[in-house]
Amino acid sequence: MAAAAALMFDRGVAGTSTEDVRAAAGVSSSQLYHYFENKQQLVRAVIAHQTEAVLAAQEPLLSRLDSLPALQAWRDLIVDLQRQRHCVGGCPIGSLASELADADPEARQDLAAGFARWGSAIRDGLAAMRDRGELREEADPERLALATLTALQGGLLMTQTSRSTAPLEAALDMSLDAIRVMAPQH
Amino acid sequence: MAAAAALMFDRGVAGTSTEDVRAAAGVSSSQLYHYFENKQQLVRAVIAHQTEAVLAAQEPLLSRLDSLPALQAWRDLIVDLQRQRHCVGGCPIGSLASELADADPEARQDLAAGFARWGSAIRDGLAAMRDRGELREEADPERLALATLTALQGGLLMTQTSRSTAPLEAALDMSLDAIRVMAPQH
DNA sequence: CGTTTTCTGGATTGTCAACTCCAGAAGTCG
DNA sequence: CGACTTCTGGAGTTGACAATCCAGAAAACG
Repeated sequence: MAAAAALMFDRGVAGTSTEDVRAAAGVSSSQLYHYFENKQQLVRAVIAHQTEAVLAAQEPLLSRLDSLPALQAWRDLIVDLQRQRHCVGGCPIGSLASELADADPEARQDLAAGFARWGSAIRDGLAAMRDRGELREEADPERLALATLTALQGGLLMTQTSRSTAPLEAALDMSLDAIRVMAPQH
Repeated sequence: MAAAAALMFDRGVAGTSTEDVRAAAGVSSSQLYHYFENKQQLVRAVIAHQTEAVLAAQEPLLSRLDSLPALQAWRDLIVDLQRQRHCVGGCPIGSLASELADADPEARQDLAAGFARWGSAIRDGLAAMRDRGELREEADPERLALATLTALQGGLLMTQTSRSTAPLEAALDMSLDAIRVMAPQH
């Protein structure tokens, strides 16, 4: 399944055959169909796997996004990660979402749930800041988090297409500015 | 080719066979291969077609995004469009970008060029505002436009996945706020 | 230890995809 | 009108892909 996830990440779901997965994992096709009912179920397992992987890759920062420096560090981590990849490959979840959202309703729900978990992590940090008085009362953590995650997704897509981290940086910096503006001293 | 564009928009490039295109267009396969060297060239033609279609769909607003009300109207147009589609199908360019960026270098460049044209249109409006004194000198039209287009792309992807316009609205509103903040009276 | 269940390798099947071919129709041009 | 080029229909070829099948190897269990 890790083999499937890796292949589907850089060739897409449609571009990855069960034969490719079979070969990469060094198993026979009967094994594949013993553990996964069919390709669709394998894809759903890959979605679950990538969701965990993406969230884990942002730890320990992600669960402590409760200060401006932490947010900045998180932003830098993501930009660096894409730079290391030479802007090849977008977001493991986002790519799957784009390919599967309209084609596979169950996959769409899994992906939406993954995004929701991600967004919640960001929101919780912002909510903690607001509770601590580092953000004004009018600040809406839910909406700010949603806008930030959305900007991140767009940034990863545009970065992948243009082979430059500029869109990712512009979008994330705009998000962080939107959060900074909500600080009391502003 | 319009038939190909429509099919690829709602089934993806990989999910659309030349046979599907053939049938939808009501032509024979020899015609398809007479006018297009192979499927890849057909895809590139579809990219060009969709780029024009997307930019045209935003006119006349897009080429006059030089005031806050115009930007707001443009934002509303896009949100309404997605709502009419019941959040099915993302951005015709963005979807192709996600599917093809890493698989087809030539397609990637075409798509990047499409995004660049789109971004330029937004930037030109912002630059006009700055020249007219409606935005402060420190405002960076290029960067604001890039962040806005990026937020839009993320918004369309997240909206397609979650079947709600909330992410699109949150991201675009954040962009417009970032622009409003650059108005002189702020 | 013997029976039953689970697991595995590898060959196989049926389907569908991209692409080719050729014979003839339609259009072009002197 | 007649030679030539471009265009079109539809059958055909080739390869790849998802999925199946079955015989035998391991494990589990009483």
